[in-house]
Amino acid sequence: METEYHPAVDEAITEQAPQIPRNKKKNKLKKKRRFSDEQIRLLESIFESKTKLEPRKKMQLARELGLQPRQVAIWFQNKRARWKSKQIEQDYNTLKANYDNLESRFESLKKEKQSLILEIQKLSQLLEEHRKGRKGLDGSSTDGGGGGGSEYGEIKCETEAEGQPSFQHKECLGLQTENERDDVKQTGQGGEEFLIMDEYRNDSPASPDKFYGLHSADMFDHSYTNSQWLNFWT
DNA sequence: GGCGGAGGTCCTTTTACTTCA
DNA sequence: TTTGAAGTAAAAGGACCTCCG
Repeated sequence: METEYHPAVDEAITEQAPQIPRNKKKNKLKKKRRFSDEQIRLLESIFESKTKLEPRKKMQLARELGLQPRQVAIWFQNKRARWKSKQIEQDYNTLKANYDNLESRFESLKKEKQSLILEIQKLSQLLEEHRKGRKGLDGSSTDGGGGGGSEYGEIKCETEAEGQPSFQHKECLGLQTENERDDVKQTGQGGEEFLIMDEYRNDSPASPDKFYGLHSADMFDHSYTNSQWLNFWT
C-alpha cells in the first residue's frame, strides 16, 4: 500500500533532518517522517545506476538532499531489501509460468500416450484375429499373391520400402503367405518389431523408449527425475 | 600470521506514520 | 468523528565480513 506524502509535514523534517539516536528507546520524542517525492526521485535515480553507494557519493547525496549520510545509507539498505524481495517475487512468477507450461505439455503427452496405446491394442487384436483366421484356412489356400484382398479392409499397406517392412507395414506382413513370413523371420528383417508387438500383447512391461524407437531424454527436460518418469509410464 | 578497531552489508525487528473500514 | 487493524517506510540492532595498522 502506497501511503500518501504530505509536503507540509515533510518540510519540517528535511529542514531538521532527524538527529539519529543510536538508542531510540532513550529518545521517545524522535519524529520520523517520510522523504519527499523529490528526495525519493533522486535516490531512486541513483539506485537505478548503482545499488551500492561509495562513501563519497553518499556524503554528496546527503548534502544535496538535506539528509544525514546515515539516512541515505539506510535508505539504500532498505531499498536493496525491497528490490531483492521484488526480484524473488518475479523469479517465482517466472518459474511458476514455466512449471504450468510444462505441466500442460505433460498432460497432453499423457493423453497422446493413452490414445496411442488404445490404437496399438486395436491393431494387435486385429492381427491376432487374422492369424487365427489364417490357421483355419491352412491347406485350403495356396495363394501367394502378396496379400491382396483382406477381410480387414481398414488395415492398408501404405508404404512398400523395398522389402524393408516399416512399422505400419509389418501389420501387412501378417496378411502375407506363411512362406513370405518365414522369409522375414529368417532374414531377421522386421523380426524385432514383431517381438515388440508380442511383448505388448502379453502385457509385458515393454520399455516405452524401445517401443517408440526414441529416447525420452531427448524429448524432455533432463531435469525430470527418474521417479517422475516412472510415474508417467506406469 | 594473529589481533583488534573501523566501517561496510545483510537480515530481522521495532517504531512512526498513514490509510481505511 | 473516533478508533483500531493493517500496511509501509525509516531506523535500530546484531551478526558477519573485509581492510588496515
